[in-house]
Amino acid sequence: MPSPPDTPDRGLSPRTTIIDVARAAGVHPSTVSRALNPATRGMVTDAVAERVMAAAERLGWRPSALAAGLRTRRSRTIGILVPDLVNPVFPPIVRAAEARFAEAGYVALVANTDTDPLREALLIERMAAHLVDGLILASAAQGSRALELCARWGIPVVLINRRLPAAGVPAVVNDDVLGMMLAVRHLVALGHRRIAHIAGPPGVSTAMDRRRGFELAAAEAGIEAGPIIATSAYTEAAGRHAAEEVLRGPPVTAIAAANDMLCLGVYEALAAAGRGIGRDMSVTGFNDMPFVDRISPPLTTVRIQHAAMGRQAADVLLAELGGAPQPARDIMLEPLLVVRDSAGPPPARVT
Amino acid sequence: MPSPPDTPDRGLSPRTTIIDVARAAGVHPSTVSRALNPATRGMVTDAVAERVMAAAERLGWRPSALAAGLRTRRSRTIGILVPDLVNPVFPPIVRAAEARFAEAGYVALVANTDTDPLREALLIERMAAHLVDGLILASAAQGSRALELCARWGIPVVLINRRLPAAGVPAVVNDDVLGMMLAVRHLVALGHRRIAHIAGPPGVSTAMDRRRGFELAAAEAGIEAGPIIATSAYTEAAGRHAAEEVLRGPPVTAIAAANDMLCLGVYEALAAAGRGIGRDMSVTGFNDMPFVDRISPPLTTVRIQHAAMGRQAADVLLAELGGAPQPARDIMLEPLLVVRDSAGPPPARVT
DNA sequence: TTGTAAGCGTTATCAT
DNA sequence: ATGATAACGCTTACAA
Repeated sequence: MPSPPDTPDRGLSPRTTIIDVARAAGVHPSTVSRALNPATRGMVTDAVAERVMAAAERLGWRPSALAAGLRTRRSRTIGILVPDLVNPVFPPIVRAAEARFAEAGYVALVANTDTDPLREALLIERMAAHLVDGLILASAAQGSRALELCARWGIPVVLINRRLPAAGVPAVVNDDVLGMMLAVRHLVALGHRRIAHIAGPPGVSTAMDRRRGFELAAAEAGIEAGPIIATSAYTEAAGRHAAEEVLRGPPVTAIAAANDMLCLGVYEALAAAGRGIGRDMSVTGFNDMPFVDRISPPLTTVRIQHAAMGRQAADVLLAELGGAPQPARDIMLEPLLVVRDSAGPPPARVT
Repeated sequence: MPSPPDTPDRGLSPRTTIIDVARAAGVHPSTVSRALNPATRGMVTDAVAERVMAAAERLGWRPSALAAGLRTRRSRTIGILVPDLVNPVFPPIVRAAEARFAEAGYVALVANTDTDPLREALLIERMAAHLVDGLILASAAQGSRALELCARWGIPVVLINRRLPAAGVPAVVNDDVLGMMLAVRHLVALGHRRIAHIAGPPGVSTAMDRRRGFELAAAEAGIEAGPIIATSAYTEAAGRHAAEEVLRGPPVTAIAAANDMLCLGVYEALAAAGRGIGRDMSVTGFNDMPFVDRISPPLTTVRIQHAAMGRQAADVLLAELGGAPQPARDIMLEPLLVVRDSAGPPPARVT
């Protein structure tokens, strides 16, 4: 027939396929497939492999991940879901994970959930449609249907940063309990006996664990676990309000906040109240997010191994994809106290 | 036959396909395809559509983007390449672009090039294998083979943040010339007559354009375009070295830096030299990156519309994918001077 | 409006 | 070690 039956032509010359390469190399397409795929190259003679690869190169052949994925049911694609890439906690994690996946030949689909369960579900659905081989979830919050969806579609998941106790999936997180204990121990060592805690939002493991660390450290030091103010979100405004509440309450000499962002608000409230930070009132944060070493005074805080977190999560997922079913346990990363100037000895007792 | 011919079974029940749905709904698979695809739903009776969708829902059918993509040669996937997601400039851009693409039904493959041309080429190749419908490049630097590769494979590209003059592809960038002029005009209005410029690395459009803005503004004000110190990278260390060089040179009362990161180094150098920032020496930055409002003194800088950049780049690419070939022109976004405390009037002349 | 059939590019399972 | 063949799941001219 003179006219082609199907013409989705976009002006592109028709793609070079392994069939073209086969013709050029004088072998069967299956042989080309074997020669071109590093994993099966061993099945063909070196001479043939050479010839095929030369032909492929000459014809400008490129693999079609789509066609291969359709056949193998694996896309060599990983989904990474974060609440908000603009939150400075996530870029280092995502970057490290992406790098690790790239090494292993995977590409990463990244999306922001905006902490919106509907959006999250939609994105997971879409990623499932793209046949992601696995999913990294940094947005885990209690009550999310995410894990349920993944389970339904058989998508392996690794949680990151936040864990979901008893969720049945592996998680790579910071040891938040220990981290907060480090901060409080530091304050205690400086001489503080009355310390307030500004806690994170409910239902989030980082908030719960850090709060527990606060209580444990207080018990350990034999001091009362001072006022604990819960916030509704890890935001500057929430931190400011909480600090104002602390100032209105029973006197304390230090505030251990669950998060650096909260500290920015704490700084504002203290400045407004005329309290010298690190002198009249000590403050510690959590995360060691970028630039908290440049604010005034530089923030004493707990550093999290963000990059290691992303890398390890990727490793766990890759291991699972490699056929080794992963135990649903939490991998804890060691936090590190970073001492700067926002926490000092308590002011001399006026009495 | 008792034994299935092909068993790539991973423990998953065999996927529900439109064929299963067709059987359940009592129609032909092609009808199912039409009913399930929003774009072609109009071709079938409402009643049939209802029936098909109900059956699909009941059977737990999910679309296979791979199969569809293989057929249509479009993956509904966009690649986004950034040098380094940890650089605070990029998250807002990527986030906004991703959001826009998501709205349009696309998913985003995000990767970090690390400013490594080889890595960049590898990633583009891999994205091509995944049949990305388009590419957003934030890593454009002179001498990169990226555009060449994309052109070879017919992948539409939009540059972002940095432009490549005469590259033949659309770019969405900040108006860097104007931005630097705003900064210098501000300094001039404050009374400065001898201003130094710390410029960005060579071959990068932001550096070249901001430098030109500096020169134009100086000419406009009838003052000499003071010492211009070129740096090798937008880093804190480079900024420190450059500032030290400025201090060693002919006296100036202000420094207009090409980038906020450089300013952090400038602050250090000035502090080390005992110069009061904003009093003995004024400083302006560029980008208004996160937290420069929290350093001491808060930085006067030029704000870039990062989010708008990402959104517009996405829009341009989507328009192109929609069939409207885009002109290869630069879309300039309006910068905004943000006045804080790092720039004040020059010190009274001692003479 | 719906059915028919061909094909997207690759890989897995045979058989040789 | 290589060849033949049949899928993978979906879309789309074309026919009815």
